[in-house]
Formats: sequence, C-alpha cells, structure tokens
Amino acid sequence: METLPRVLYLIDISSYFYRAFHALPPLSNTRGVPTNAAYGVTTMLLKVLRERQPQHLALVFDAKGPTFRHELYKEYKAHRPPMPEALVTQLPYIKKIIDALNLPSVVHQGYEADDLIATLVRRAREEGFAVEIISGDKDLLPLVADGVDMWDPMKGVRYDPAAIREKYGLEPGELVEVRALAGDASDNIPGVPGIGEKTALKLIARYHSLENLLAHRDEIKGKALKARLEEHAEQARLSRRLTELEARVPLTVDLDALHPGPPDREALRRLFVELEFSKLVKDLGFDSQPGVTGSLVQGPEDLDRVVQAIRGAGEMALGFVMSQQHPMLAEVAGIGLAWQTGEGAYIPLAPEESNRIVWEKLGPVFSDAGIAKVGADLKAALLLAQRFGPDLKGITGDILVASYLLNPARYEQTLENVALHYLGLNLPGPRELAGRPTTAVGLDRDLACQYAAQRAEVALRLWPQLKNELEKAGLWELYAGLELPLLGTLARMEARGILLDQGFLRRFGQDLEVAMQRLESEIYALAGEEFLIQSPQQLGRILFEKMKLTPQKKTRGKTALSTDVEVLQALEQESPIAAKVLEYRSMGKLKSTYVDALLKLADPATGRVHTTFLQSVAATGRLSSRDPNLQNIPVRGELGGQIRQAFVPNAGQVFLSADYSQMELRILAHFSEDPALLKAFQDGIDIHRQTAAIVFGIHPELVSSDMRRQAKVVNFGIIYGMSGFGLAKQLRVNTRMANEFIQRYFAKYSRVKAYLEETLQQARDQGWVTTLMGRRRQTPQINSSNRIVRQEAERSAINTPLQGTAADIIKAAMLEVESAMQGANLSGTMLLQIHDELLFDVPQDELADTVRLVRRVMEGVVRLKVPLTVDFRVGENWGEMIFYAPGGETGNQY
DNA sequence: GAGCCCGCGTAC
DNA sequence: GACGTACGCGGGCTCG
Repeated sequence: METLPRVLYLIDISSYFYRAFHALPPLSNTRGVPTNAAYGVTTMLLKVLRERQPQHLALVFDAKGPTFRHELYKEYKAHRPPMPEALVTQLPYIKKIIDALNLPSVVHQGYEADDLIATLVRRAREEGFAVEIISGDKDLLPLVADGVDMWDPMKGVRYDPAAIREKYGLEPGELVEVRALAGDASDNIPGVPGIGEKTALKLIARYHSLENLLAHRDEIKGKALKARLEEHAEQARLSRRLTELEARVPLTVDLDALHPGPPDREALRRLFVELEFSKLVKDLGFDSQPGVTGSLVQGPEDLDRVVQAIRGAGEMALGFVMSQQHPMLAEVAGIGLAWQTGEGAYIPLAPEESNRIVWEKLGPVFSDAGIAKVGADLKAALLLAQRFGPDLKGITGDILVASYLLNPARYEQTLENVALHYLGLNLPGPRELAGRPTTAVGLDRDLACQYAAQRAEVALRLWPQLKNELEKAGLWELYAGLELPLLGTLARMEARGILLDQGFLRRFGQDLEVAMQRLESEIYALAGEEFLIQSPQQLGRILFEKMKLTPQKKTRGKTALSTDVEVLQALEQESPIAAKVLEYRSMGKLKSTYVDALLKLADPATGRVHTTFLQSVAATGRLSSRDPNLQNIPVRGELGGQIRQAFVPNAGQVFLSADYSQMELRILAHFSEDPALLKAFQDGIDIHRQTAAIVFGIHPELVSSDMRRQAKVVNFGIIYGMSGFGLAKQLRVNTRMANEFIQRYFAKYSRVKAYLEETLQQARDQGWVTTLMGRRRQTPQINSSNRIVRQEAERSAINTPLQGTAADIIKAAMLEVESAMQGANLSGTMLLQIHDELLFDVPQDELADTVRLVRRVMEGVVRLKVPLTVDFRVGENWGEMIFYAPGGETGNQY
C-alpha cells in the first residue's frame, strides 16, 4: 500500500485576526463585546480541522515588537495604523479559544510569522513532509513549490505552482523579485517609484530576478523606466531584502511533535456561550443537554414536600405541558416545576377535574405573590391556572418576553433558542426524548416528567441572567413597568374572547359558496376547460399558455408568471375571465381564511373565539394575534365588512372602538420636530391634504380627492422608507414624478429628512435603533456591503422607531385604561387591540362615561410635541360601526 | 401523511 | 431591488 506523505499544516494565524475583523460585519454579543474577528478566526480554524483533519499543524504568530526588517529599514510598516480597539478587545478571547482547541503554536522574537513559515517549510521539506500553508497573504506565495501548497479557507482559494504560473506567468519564487520592484504600500516597502505590479511582472517574466534585470538595464527600452531603475537600484535591492522571507530562523521546535491535542470541550462551550456563538455550540454537538431528569410528584405527601420546598426557595419556575391550542381549551398533561438549580419536578394532571388534591396543595403557592413565578410563556400559565382554579400571582420572569426585549429580531423566541443562546444548552424536544415523532402531551408520564422538569429548571436558571441583561441594557423599566403587566391584561382579553354570530357566519359562508360556484362555471366556460382556479400554477397555464393573455411579471421567486391582483387587473382589458377570477379569489379568501376558520375556532359551548396575542414576535414591539388572527379581519369592501358583522357584543351591550388618528405620522412629527408637521397636527389640519398641497405645489383648497389619496401614499411611504421606484409603482406614475414628490416632500419637511438620516446614523454607529420608551431593535445588516441587504436594514431602521413607539404608547394605554375603568366602576371590557385601535364591549348606559374615560387615558398616556387624538365608533356589531359624537349632535342614535 | 415553501391576500 | 410589521390559506413539492 502506498503511504501518503505526512502533511504539515501551517496557519498564518495573525493575518486572520485582521482579515476576519475586516471581512465580517461588526458583530457583537448582547453585552456589546465585539466578536466578529473571534468568530471568523474560530470558524476558519474549525473548517481547517474539519476538512483536513490534520495530524501535524502549527499556528504561526507574528512576534510583538520590532523585527530584523526594522533594523534594515526603520520605515518598515511605518504607516500601519495601530490595531483597531474593537480588534484588540477580541484578542484575549481568540487566545482562549486557541488554547481550548489545544493547537500548537510557533512564535519567535524578532521575526514575523512569514519568516517562521518559510523556516518551517524549509525544514518540513527536508524532513519529508508535504506542507499546506493556510493563509490568504500573497507575500507567502513565493514559498509555494512542489509539495508546498497554499490554501485560504476563508475564500476557498488554493495555490500550487501551476496555479501561480497560470495567474502570474512566473515561477512562485520570482514573486519576491516582483515585490522588490513594485514595492508594497501597506508594508511601506518602497520598490522603484513608477513601477507597479504590471510592469514588474513583465520585467521579471523576462529577466527573472532583480539583479539580472539590473545587469541588463541597458536593454530596457523606455527612457524614463531605465532612468528610474538606475536611480533607485539600491532602493530596489533594499526592498528585495525586506520582502525576502528568512528561512533560517533558529527554531528549536520538533516538527514531529506538532500534533493538535484534544480540545477542551467544556472550555470551548463556556467561551462560545459567553461570545454567543450559538451556532458553534450547536454545530460541535457538545454534550450540553440539561441533564435534569425530574422527580415525579404523586400523592399528597409528595405534594406537601414540594410545596414546602418552594416556600423555602421563595421562587419557582413553572410550565404546563399542554397541546397546541388556546390555554382555555388545550389538553393538559401536567405541570413542570423547579425551585432550585439542577432539580425539577413534574405533577401529572388527570384528564378532567379530578385534581382536587393537587390544587388544594398547590393553589396557595400559586396565589402567593411573595413567591416569584418564572417561566417561558407565563400568559399561558396564568390562563391555565385560572382555568383550574387558583390565581397565579407573583409573576416575575417571563423568559420569552425578556429575551424578546433584549433582541426582538434575533430568532424565534422559544425556550430552546434562549437556552442555547444564554446557557449553551440543547434542550431536547418531545421528539428527541421519545425517539419518535410526538408532541409534549403525547409523551408518556416518565418522559413528560423529564421534559417538563428540565424546561422549568432551565427557565429558573435563565431568569437571573436575563434580568441582569435587561438591567444592563436599560430595558428593565420597559419590562417590569409595561410588558410584564401587559401580559396579565392580554390574558384577560384572551379569556373573555369575542362572541361570534355563528348563524350569520354560516349563512354568509353558504352565500359565498353559491356565488363561487356560479363564477366557477363561468370561468371554466371562458377557459374552455376545468381547472383549479385557486392554483396559481394552473391558472397561469390557462391564462398565459392556453388563452395567450399578456404576461405582466414573474412571481417573487422568479419561478413562474404571476397571477396576482395587479396582473389580473391589467388583464381585465383583455378578457372577462380576469375580473371573474379576481372575484372568485376574494370570495375564496373570505370563505377559507375567515368564515371557515372562525367557525372552526369558536368554542362550541359559548360561541366565543379566543385569540392568542403574541407578545414576543413582532420585531418592532407590536403584538400579533393568531388562532384566529383577529388583527387582520377584513374591513374594506362590501363582503369584507360582512365578516366583521359576525362579531357581536354581549347582550345589552355595544362595541366601542377607539383608534388613534394618524399615530405614526404624529410620532414622526414628535421625533423629527419638523415645524410644518408639528404645526399641522397642533392646528388640527388634515395632514394628507397638506402633504398634497406640498407635493403638487398648489393651494390646499385646490387639492382634489385623488391628490389627497396620492399624498396619503407618500406620507405612508416615508414611514416605510419607500423609494421613488416603490412610490411610483404604488401610485402608478413614472419614477421621475415619484422622485419629484419625494424631493418636494423633503424640501418642505426638511427636518423629517434630517431625522431619518440621524436614525440611520444611529443604527450604523451603535447597532440598534430605539423607541420612545427605550425599546430596542438591533440592526445587524445596516453596514452590509450588499446593497439590497443594507437597504432592507435601513428601511427597518427607519420604520421601527415609529411603529415601535406606536406600540409602546398603545400598550401603556391598555394598562391604564384597564385600571382606570376598574377604578371608575365601569363594567365595559377590552376585547381586542389592533395596533392603533382598541375594541371594547360596553353596556349601553355606560357608553358616554366610558368614551370620556378612554379618551382621557388614550390621549393623555404620553405627552408628545403634538396632540394624540382618538376617534370613537360605536355599533351593534363590528361591521356596522358609526362615529360616536358626544351629545348626539349628529343626530344618530348615540 | 407530515412538513415545508410558494404565491397570494388580509390587516395596521 | 425597489414598502414596514404581522398571520394564514391552498397548492404542490419532498421525504419517509
């Protein structure tokens, strides 16, 4: 069997510090420690280890301080700026990671890494090693030879002698001569002035060395070139000495002993966790399972012991094992508990209400506000506790909400992700524990115990860390004063639910079905065949292949021809099929997404739907809503309104809706302090009309309704960071005109432009943007060299303070409205929040008082530089709401 | 059949 | 490439 040559891998590690630092965006962990170079160097090393599995390897470092080259030439590398501060801070971490990886290193006083590598290459060849130099530095290319390759894992580039001959037309060793002539600005090697790399390559290709060139300088054609060579011959000789690598460094290292040792996995795990290299923690597959098995709590004695222990600890983490439905309806298997690190417990619950003993014992602990409660998704715990009897009091640490405030856009907020991020733990899911596809409630008792206990234990451990991080980031007040109490408010809203008129909805569904069947046959007739109208693929085939209608654009994925509303509207000119498909689509949407889904989700016993408000999803700070999403119920159009009509108040009550008027534009006025915007809102002027007057350059009274409509798009476009192109598309005008609108907008609202610029600058400088109440969103892509990525980050950075401040304000208002209503003995209830609107269910006879109170609270919850105004509507259902005018001045029934 | 992505459409 | 934030449907594909 042929024996493969031993390979010595020499890593030019110092150069990677700089390269990783400059190549990667300015990443940092949540504590603000810069981490990009450490990350880049680590991934590079791991790649080498993974792909080469080296038996012999050395990390070669530059020595600190001056080298022999500085003695030759005191100006050597004189123009190098000092190492950036953000890189210096990372060096100790990199050092620790290298130590933990247990990789041998080589350094020698007075020499640069390049010389050590040259020396090691020479010795390795003498001793029969093949060599691979791991570097991206061209200065090392002269070392490449038969059996000596160079590889840059960062770029994935590889050089052997043939590759160098092809690229430069020279032997590798001759590259030294090139550098002697051309010099190197970054190392301050002078070379010959006027000779650059191109000329040098040509000359060396012909004469092969500096000395030979100088000997034949009379043959040089260009007069100027010849003169330069004559004049700077000595400087070129100096440059050659500076650039030539020293292969005789007196190293005593034994090449055979350069073995990578076994990595210190625990040390690596700790470092990666501290630096928040979650992916690396996971990739390396460390054995980082939590390892809490949990004790099963069965019978009254066990329960007594648990209760006593919890009381002793003064805090507890808890989490219910439940199915994926609303907590009010979900199937529940048991409760995971933890009150001290390293241990957890599980209390199984019987299928129905035969858990009397459990709740008798546990109830007082749940309801004791002196015992702090921690968990992932405490809103669910609150609702479940309520469902089984006890109040849950002392809610303190919601892991998901806390993690969300720290970094709302980083990843989906799940206990798994947060545990990996902050503890480096891989939390196994039901599937991993059972070794088969299953859900939490599908686990048998012992596995459920392990699952629930370790999740509670992890939550318990996470909380102090997250709390600390919140305090350090200045987010504690937002957490404890706003989000945490809001969790209770949201739980009450969810528990109330909202009543559906199911009969109405069913009839409407049937009407839709009939209408859709009629449309369906008409569409088939026009198409000449039957097909799935709701399939964009099949529809595209019919429209563009069979009927030969004009394709307008491709889909977002570029995979097919688009059949979206914009396209179909354009096709209305060509064939009556387009309008029919549009109508069919809009009806299908209503039927499947709203009618059918709402009926499915209504509680059969009460007819009420209980949405889930998600408090740790939307990156801007908004809430979202799911199962059903009650924040996107149709409002426009005749048919859309029918859906809303199916939402009705309790008997004898009415719906009251309170919506902030032009909230985000007012916030823009507040932040930008633009005089024209401030004045408009202070004087109660119609802002869209004012903007129309500005962009069309006319008197406000001459603004037509269409101009106002267009100006409204401009106003919103600003908030979204829309480009001229996007605005043009939206308004169906040409880009030139749209740009003109924007230009006029900023000419008049010049402080708005300045404010948007300041926001972007803040994002670039500090890496995050912020809202009125200090909410943060990181902007990791804001300095991306990829323009598309960068611009997307810029739009988010512009939009987030505005959308997020609106979220802050309405959240604060919700808390205050709730307590004020209670204080005023008003019995109306809050049902929904739809971003800038609150929906209440109010007794008729309390309507006027409720409106007064809600107005006072919502308009007064924060003091901005412009008034916040709220519009009220009242109705017998959500689809037929009319403006509420106090005192009934408008003559309506209210 | 489950899980995922795509295309599309609803809200603010 | 071009408008921010969400949720969720049906079709259709992949995978086991």
